[in-house]
Amino acid sequence: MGRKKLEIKRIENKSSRQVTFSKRRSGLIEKARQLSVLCDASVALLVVSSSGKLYSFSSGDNLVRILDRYGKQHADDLKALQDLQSKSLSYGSHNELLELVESKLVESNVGVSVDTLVQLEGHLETALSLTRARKTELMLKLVDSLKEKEKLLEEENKVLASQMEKNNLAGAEADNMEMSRAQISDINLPVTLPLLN
Amino acid sequence: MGRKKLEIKRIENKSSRQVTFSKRRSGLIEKARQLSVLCDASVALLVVSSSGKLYSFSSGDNLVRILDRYGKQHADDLKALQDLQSKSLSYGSHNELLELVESKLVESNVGVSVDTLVQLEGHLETALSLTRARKTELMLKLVDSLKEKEKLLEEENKVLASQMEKNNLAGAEADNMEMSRAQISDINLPVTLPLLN
DNA sequence: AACTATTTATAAGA
DNA sequence: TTCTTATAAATAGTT
Repeated sequence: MGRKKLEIKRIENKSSRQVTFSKRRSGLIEKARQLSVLCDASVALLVVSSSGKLYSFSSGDNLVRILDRYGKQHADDLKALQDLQSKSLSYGSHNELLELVESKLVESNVGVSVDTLVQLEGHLETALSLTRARKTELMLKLVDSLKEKEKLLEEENKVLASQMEKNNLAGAEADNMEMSRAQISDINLPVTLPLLN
Repeated sequence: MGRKKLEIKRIENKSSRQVTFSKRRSGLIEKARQLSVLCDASVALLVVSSSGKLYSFSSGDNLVRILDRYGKQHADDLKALQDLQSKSLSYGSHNELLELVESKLVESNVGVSVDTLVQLEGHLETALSLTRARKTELMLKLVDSLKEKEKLLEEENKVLASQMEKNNLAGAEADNMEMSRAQISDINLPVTLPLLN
């Protein structure tokens, strides 16, 4: 609806893309508002520019309050995540979490405060963080054991090298190197840890 | 944009409200699509009719995949979950998950069926699994690099051992072992991978 | 679902 | 950015 028909594909020129974004974004939000008013519908609209800025519209008080938290949420998210991860809170099983989520959702369907939803969001973050933390712990153990093995191999190398030197300087009867080899191969690592659950 | 100018207030006549809802809803969704394509923006749009039916649009594969599965049943979710888990699909940021969850909560707060809530439960499982999968992928890479290093060290051992044997059998002028040592120490692994995010 | 008279949105230009 | 304006698009009322 302008001087020329515009093909619907990514606008390559950066500045006209920016201008079009600005115009169409406000147009879209206005349309969303009109739809919600005219037809008594609930509408939530989120627009994030390629540069990361957030714009939103939502009908109804609850929607507004929740959606408008998006901006702040976005920024605070990383910090909150790190905090949660550093404390190793005990938390129930995955199933327990899902049960919690479900019960909260049932409540919210009946009509519960925004605060409750905020709490649920927090629980999900916690659960996610703890899940990550547990996985990390397991894999760090694996990594540690591999490093341990590496260390032993390096020591073996040193022993072998120094023995070679000795043999070169002295005579020629070195034979106890086979023992250290056997010791090394005793280290059997749990290479098939449950990595994929 | 019609035969008459329409005041923006609730349309009282039920059937024309229904018709207008249908027309404007599809128009709005198309506009949302265009904005996302033209300006390379992320857009999520949720519309709930006064009778409770949900319509949505979202740009980006991740959101689309999850949101557009709306109509399907919980039974499909588990299968989908397994599929997603076996393929190590890339998944958006933690924030994206939270946005999705929040969107779903917004919907449920507005008044949506229990089925929808059950679906959300499935979606959370999916999101959790994908998060796990990404972490696993990263750590498997670390493990692989450590195993690689281990392998090289073992080969070095073999070389040293066989050289010792040669030296013992033959004379006493072995000295090129220092070279293989130097080669090994060139392998610098990224031991400080981002394990804790 | 179509049609079409109008209104609205907006592309390009200033 | 903001405004202007020619033109494309959306849609209200009609069939």
